[in-house]
Amino acid sequence: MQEPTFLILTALAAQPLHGYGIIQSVITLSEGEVKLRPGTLYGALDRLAEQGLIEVEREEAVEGRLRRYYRLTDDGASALATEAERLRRRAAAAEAQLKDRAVPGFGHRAPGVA
Amino acid sequence: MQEPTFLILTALAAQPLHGYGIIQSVITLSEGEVKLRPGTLYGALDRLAEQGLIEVEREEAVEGRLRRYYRLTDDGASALATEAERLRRRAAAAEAQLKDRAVPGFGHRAPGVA
DNA sequence: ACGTCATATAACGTCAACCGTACTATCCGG
DNA sequence: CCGGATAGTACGGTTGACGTTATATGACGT
Repeated sequence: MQEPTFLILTALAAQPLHGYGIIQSVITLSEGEVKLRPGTLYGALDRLAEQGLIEVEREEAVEGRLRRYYRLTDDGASALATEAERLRRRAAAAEAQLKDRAVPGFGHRAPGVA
Repeated sequence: MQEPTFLILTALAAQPLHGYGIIQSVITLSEGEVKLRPGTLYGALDRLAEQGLIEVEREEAVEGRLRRYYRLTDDGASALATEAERLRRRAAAAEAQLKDRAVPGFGHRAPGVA
């Protein structure tokens, strides 16, 4: 699962949102790092709905414009939880390996050995 | 950055490895979840070397077979550290949002409000 | 009145990256 | 002699994200 997809699921985890609301939420959640483009968002939304991770909650017509609200399904929630867990383990593994990084000019032994 | 790429950098963080060694290391680091295929590995290796995140440390000929050892550069190490940090924040955001998840049959108020 | 921005979705085409598979080659064990 | 582990190369396919453009309306400024 890619970052944009992960962040869309994250945005929908707390409450149902429509497309544009997801874009705003993702900006907040990613601390401004990720600004979804329409092409990325609606493509991902279609894929996620097909996979059953999200579903259309309702369609609202506000001032002539259609608002389609998406909701995370139970499958989507558990997929997101699994993925979050995976990310934490990957980050921990990387940080552990970096700690073992060979220090230049330091005779190297097995890690953790004095 | 994708998962295979991240795991390759992780594998190289502790010490230089050759292609096949990276495959083995990634299996261990990912607890058996990720088994790199040659196409994925060598493609990623070329890309990472081009970006300056890894470099060839040395080439060894062992019993007629070439072994190319790759090493993480300083740039690569900081890119990996940055990415690990990002993963931890993404995981934390997802878990926080999931905690706010609307419980069906529970009148919902602002999160954290009694 | 007109332009522009924010809201809101759809529909392109493109590209990077990963994936599977097959191929080459050597050494070892059965 | 064959299969499996080791080690790397080559190639084609698919997915998913990306950028851009089009469409539509309301609000705001000039």
